[in-house]
Amino acid sequence: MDDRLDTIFSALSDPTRRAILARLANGKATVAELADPFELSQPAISKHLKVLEQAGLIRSGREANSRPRILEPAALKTIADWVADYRRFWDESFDRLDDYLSKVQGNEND
Amino acid sequence: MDDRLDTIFSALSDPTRRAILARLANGKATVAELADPFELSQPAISKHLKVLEQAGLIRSGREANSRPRILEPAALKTIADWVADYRRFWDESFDRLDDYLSKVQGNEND
DNA sequence: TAGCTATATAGCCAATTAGTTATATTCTAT
DNA sequence: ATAGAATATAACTAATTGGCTATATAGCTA
Repeated sequence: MDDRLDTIFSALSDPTRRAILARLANGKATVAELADPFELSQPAISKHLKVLEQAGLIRSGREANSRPRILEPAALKTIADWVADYRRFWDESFDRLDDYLSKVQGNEND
Repeated sequence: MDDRLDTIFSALSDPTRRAILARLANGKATVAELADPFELSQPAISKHLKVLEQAGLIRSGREANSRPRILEPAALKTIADWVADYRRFWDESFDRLDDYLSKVQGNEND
């Protein structure tokens, strides 16, 4: 699991890659579409996509001639879960609120 | 802000540095204390601490002969806020729940 | 089959990183 | 003032990274 965190955090440490994720939050996109906003070569974008895919942040599809990418949320949740362990340090009401929510959420999901 | 995210994510991509943060979650610690669990040289630890400090994840104190480090939660919150934008992708009930919580939390804080 | 489009891979280079050992700095205590 | 303890900095090295250009691969279309 430590390895997975390494890879995910590392993938997220690049602004180009985060921008690609943000784009994919609007739905799947081809490599060409993802490359368009940047002044980088196509191979550079392909490399970034490979890094994102190896981190499990995106997946590749197959559609006619192109290989559209889609967001893979699980890896992002891994990060969210990791950072949530520190939430009490910035959110003083965390403990009270967290207890409360676990009950509330149970009801909500019925 | 993009720069800050780069630096924070990059700092978090190393398991030694995450372990140091986990240790600091239990309270302040000296460099020697932080170095103790690892088979790394003291300068290596000092380097990791510098990376964490430049990312704003920790701060250095001053106490007699030593320079104890403490956790700095704001940088972690920055990450939590960033990843929260993607929460709807893994948590289907996010929208409903989020609306609900904003009311609940308001009451809680009274 | 030939050519076009979309994407991936290879090979190269410069910058960055994570580690090392050796040394410097800064307090504390004698 | 001197010695020791805690930590930082310097100088070096090997590995990794992010970019490039050139080229290969795969599918579509004529």
